[in-house]
Amino acid sequence: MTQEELFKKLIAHSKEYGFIFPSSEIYDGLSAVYDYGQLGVELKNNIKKYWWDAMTKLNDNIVGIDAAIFMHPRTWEASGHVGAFNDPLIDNRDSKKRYRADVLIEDYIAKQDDKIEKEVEKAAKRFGESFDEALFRETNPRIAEVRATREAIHGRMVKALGDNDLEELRQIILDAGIVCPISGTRNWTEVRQFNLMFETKMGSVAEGANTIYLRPETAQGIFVNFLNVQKTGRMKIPFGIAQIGKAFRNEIVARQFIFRMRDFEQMEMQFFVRPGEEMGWFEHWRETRMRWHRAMGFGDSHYRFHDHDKLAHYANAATDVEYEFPFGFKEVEGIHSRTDFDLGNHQKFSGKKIQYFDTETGESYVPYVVETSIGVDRTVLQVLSASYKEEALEGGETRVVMAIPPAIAPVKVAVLPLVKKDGLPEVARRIMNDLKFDHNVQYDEKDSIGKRYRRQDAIGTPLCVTVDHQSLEDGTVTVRYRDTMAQSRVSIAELPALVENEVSLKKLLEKVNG
RNA sequence: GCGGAAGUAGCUCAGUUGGUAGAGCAUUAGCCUUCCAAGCUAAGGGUCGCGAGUUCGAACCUCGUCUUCCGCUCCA
Repeated sequence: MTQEELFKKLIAHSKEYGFIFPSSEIYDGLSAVYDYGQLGVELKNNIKKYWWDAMTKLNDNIVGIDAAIFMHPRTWEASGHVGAFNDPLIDNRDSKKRYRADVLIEDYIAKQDDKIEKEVEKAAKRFGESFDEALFRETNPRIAEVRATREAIHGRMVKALGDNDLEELRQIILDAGIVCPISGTRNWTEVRQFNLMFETKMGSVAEGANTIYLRPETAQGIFVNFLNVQKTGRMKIPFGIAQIGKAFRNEIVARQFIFRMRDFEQMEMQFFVRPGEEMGWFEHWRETRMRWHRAMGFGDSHYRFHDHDKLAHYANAATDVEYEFPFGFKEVEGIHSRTDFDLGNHQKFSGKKIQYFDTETGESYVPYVVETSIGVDRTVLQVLSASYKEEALEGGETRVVMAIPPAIAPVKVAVLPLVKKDGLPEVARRIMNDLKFDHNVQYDEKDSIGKRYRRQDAIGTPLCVTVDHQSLEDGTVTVRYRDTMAQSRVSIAELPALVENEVSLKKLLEKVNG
């Protein structure tokens, strides 16, 4: 089975058993939007709890918040999203490649600069001058010409970007004779602008409604609440604020199942530190977050770091945790050292002082931030794709089993009467009622016992408890383990402790704690 | 967004030269009682992705459209 086939099977399996459905499917679905079904929501909630506990319980200096999706529009000016998320894009029809129009022009300008430099060097050599002398003499008509067009193009680009004039941007590309680096042709489409933020209106139209955005990341809800939490929680630096919530991006290309959705969920933690100490904390969180992933037990070789060479406007260090999906290594989580960019900008845009008085140093400063930002849906996909297994059994049979870590499995225990008579269902119901306060438990009496085991395997239930006639006599039941298919006989009284031991989050959290 | 492929029951698919749909599995009910799925009986379930057009007649031909999958790009 190829990885591609595996991925297709996984998607089909996810739908068939109620993990994930296409959104509004009866209306043909909505592109890149998915719904979580009855099992998917349990899995997702368990993953969120795993993260939340790893942040807020394991660290006494991390607290959580839950900010609104709507925020004041100025937030997104301060964060840079209004600017950075509005890229003018152009396609080359021959190579089918898409470029940022301004980047194409900038590359062109850089090339012209190289050309000028070369010509100047040549002139300097010929006339026995220094580079600077040749540069400023400007009698070489070739240099003057190249420089004039370079300046003209540059000037037009700056103006076009400022005016948001997309037609002019395209005209600049045509006038400069810029060709596609791949196809070498000038067969360009129109320049289009994609605003990655979803807009909506707040207030009635009559009142003069304001455009507001659905947040494209949850982080800003933390930054704008920095002082609220720091002061009311009497937090001392270093400390962190964690948040889980939905974010929305109008992706141009959104595909690969739930890997890139337009409506997605993030788990973000912003850790506030003393300026100058950010790199140590960056390393700390880089390692801690990798431990969190690896603790799930999918195999360390399926993870790697991808350190960024090219940094975003707000960062001075950045790395990704990548997981090896069926479609290759892809980013699941980002760890960024964001400096004081966010808090500093909010201070600037709001006019409110956002500073921390450090009693140790006696200084007042804008804290630096180290961020961990993980996609919930990507983690769900990571768990699903790591867990899906088709096993060959003796006798040429196969079984599909979801080897989901027990602590995050949607259903923890299935209670099964061997037959649905002779009082076995009643005993099974009693066991279920005893366990249901602590765990998600399923009851099933339909079909043969083997078939019921397979059904539970397919949804990743780690434990099956089977009630048989012997149970009536001595109060014992069979516990059947998903991964090994092994069985053991235990007394009903021992069940709560046994189940707790098998499915407890504590084991995972201990590994994260290091 | 551009190019390629696909869309018939919950799933996997069949459906002849155009004559208005079928199988297996699954589901539900009953019987049977068996610790690793596919015993027996019965039932439910499809305006063939959607909309036009051609035709006496369209799942099938034509056009459009939507969705999904595969490449290009970005990102949590």
